[in-house]
This record gives sequence, structure tokens and C-alpha cells, in this order.
Amino acid sequence: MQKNFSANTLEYETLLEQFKKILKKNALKFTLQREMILKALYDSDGHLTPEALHRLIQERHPDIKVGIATVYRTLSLLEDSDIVTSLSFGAQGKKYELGTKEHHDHMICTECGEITEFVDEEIEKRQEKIAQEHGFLMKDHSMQIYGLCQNCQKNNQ
Amino acid sequence: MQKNFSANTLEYETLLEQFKKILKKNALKFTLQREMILKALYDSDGHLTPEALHRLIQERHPDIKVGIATVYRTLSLLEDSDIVTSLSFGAQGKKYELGTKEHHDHMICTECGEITEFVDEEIEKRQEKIAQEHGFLMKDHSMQIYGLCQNCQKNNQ
DNA sequence: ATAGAATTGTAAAAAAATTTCAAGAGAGTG
DNA sequence: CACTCTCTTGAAATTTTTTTACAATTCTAT
Repeated sequence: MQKNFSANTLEYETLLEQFKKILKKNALKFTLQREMILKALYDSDGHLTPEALHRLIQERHPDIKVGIATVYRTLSLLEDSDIVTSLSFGAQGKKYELGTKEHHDHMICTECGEITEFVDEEIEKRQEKIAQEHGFLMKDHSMQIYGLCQNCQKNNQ
Repeated sequence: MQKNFSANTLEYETLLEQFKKILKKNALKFTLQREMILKALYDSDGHLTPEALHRLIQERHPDIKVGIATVYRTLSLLEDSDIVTSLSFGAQGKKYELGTKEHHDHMICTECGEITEFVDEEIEKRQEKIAQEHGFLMKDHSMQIYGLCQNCQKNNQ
């Protein structure tokens, strides 16, 4: 599968180390399941529902059982640790993606749900400036553009 | 209840007409429930879960029964008609809001929850450009800046 | 007013997410 | 390595959220 263009900033090994560190710090354990889930998220293009992630892992490791509950549990854990973020647009359910990618924004097709990522330096800078103007200390931001992707524009005509 | 500052572009009456037109066009009926749901969305500051919306309507009209199923049904209808959009970030579930507001830009203080709204022409234009570059037909957008407002910056020192 | 079709609330069902619990596995200690 | 303590797991049960079925009701166009 094609890796998303918004390349992960971190090598997998680094990410794994980060995860392990957080686990240790909180007296939690590093398990095979947790690693498999992290790896699957890393390798995919993100935007996976818990169900889809579970399915993906089962396909990759038919020999090892991973319960759906563990997927949910691990996703919350990863979200609490700021390693993944969740988002949901339009009709489909909540999706998860690695939060360690280089920052990016989303363009969402309201028809088919396709999500495209993009980064625009100009907007990034401008946001910082707006925050400053309002005496606001910016910690994070998110932006979404809604509309119709090329395909759905055609199909709707 | 206080009206949101991000003023709706449309007067309620206009919005209602638009809704009625869509209904008629699709041989659907205009009902009291549908109107109540649209009105509640219009008056609120948006970002309501179906449950919350249902509760709100029940509070406003204790005399009239509106089933939760009808709320769900109407929300999908409104979403299909591009009158509302749904989105969800972080831990909480899916939320719905009117899709007819002119701008959706918020600056949110993660400490006290204060929401400041802003519009920035440069960003607006830039967004349009990005959409075009991706062959995307932009219908709407939203942007959030998270951080600390002036007050909370002080209090946190 | 009437008829025909869509809509509603209720309750049941399905889907999604969370919790319980006994068995199993990781990590630190010796 | 063995031991123990605690966390984690899968499975199943439970809860929560969303959708569906259906008979009664309401709307819209004559």
C-alpha cells in the first residue's frame, strides 16, 4: 500500500521507543498486542475505524488473537498519550490516526467520505499570527475543508 | 438562550424556506417535528449530539413528544440536504451543526473553554486555492485554534 | 373533506463501545 | 532463572448509540 504523503516524522523504531517510555512511566506493560496495533497504525495511511484496524491486524497475524476490546483499549491509551488522534467527519464513524505525523489538515469529501491530507505553510503561519493578535497562546489547531472530491463532482452531474 | 455570535448567514425564515423547498422537491413532508429540530439547531450554538438535541427539544416543548429516532432520521435528512454537517474531535461523540453559517473559525481555550470567533480573509482565500489545487469543490470549511486565552495564561503562571 | 403517501413514536434489533472477570503474560527482584 | 506482583488479555456480558419495523397518525394535494 502507498504510504500517505504526509510522511511520518518518526521512524517506527523511534515511535516505538516513545510508546515504551510512556508505558514505563505509567507502570504499564509493553505487550505484543499493543505493538501490533501501533505497527498497523504506522503502516496504514491512518484514518482507520477500530473495526477496520481490528480486521487489518487479524489479516496480518491470523495466528495471534487480538480481541476487539483490546483494540479499543489500546486506541484510548494511545489517544491519551497523544500518540494517536481521533476524528470523524460526515457519515462514517470515528477514525484514528497517528498523531505524530507532521502536522496536517484535512480535506473531506462530504459525498464519499474520502479524506485527503494537506499542509500549507502560509496557513500555518497565518494561524500563529491570528492567535498572537488575540493574545492567545496557540497549542494546537485543526482545519477542515469540506466539499466534493473530483470523482463525486463528476458523479453528481 | 443566547444566540451564537457566529451569526447565521440566513435568517431563520429563509433557512426554513430552503428546507421546505428541499422537502417539496423530494416529495417529503414538512412536519412539526422537523421544524422543531431545525429551529433547535438554529438557536443553539451548534455542536450538539443527537442525544443533546433531543433533550433540548424535550425541554423546550415538554408538551410535544419527539422520539429519538425522529431526531436521528431528521439529522440524516438535514445532512443529506447539506443543511447540517456533522463532525467530531477527540473523545466526544459525533456532533451536528448547521452548515449554513458563513464562517466556522474558532479559537478555543483548553483551560476555561472560552470560545472566540474570528475570520481571516487571507486564510479564507488560501483555503479556496488549496481546494482548487486538489481538484476539490469546496463547500465549507472549519478551523480551530486550541490554546490558552489571555486570562488562563496569567492564572497558570 | 378525502385519499394516498410519508412520518411518527414505540419497541425491537443491530451496531458500536465499554466493562467484568478469570486466566495469562510482562517486568522487577533476588 | 524462578518467583511474585500487577497489568493485560480475550470472551462474554453489558451498556450505549444508531437503525429498523410497523401500526397509527399527520401532511399534502386534490
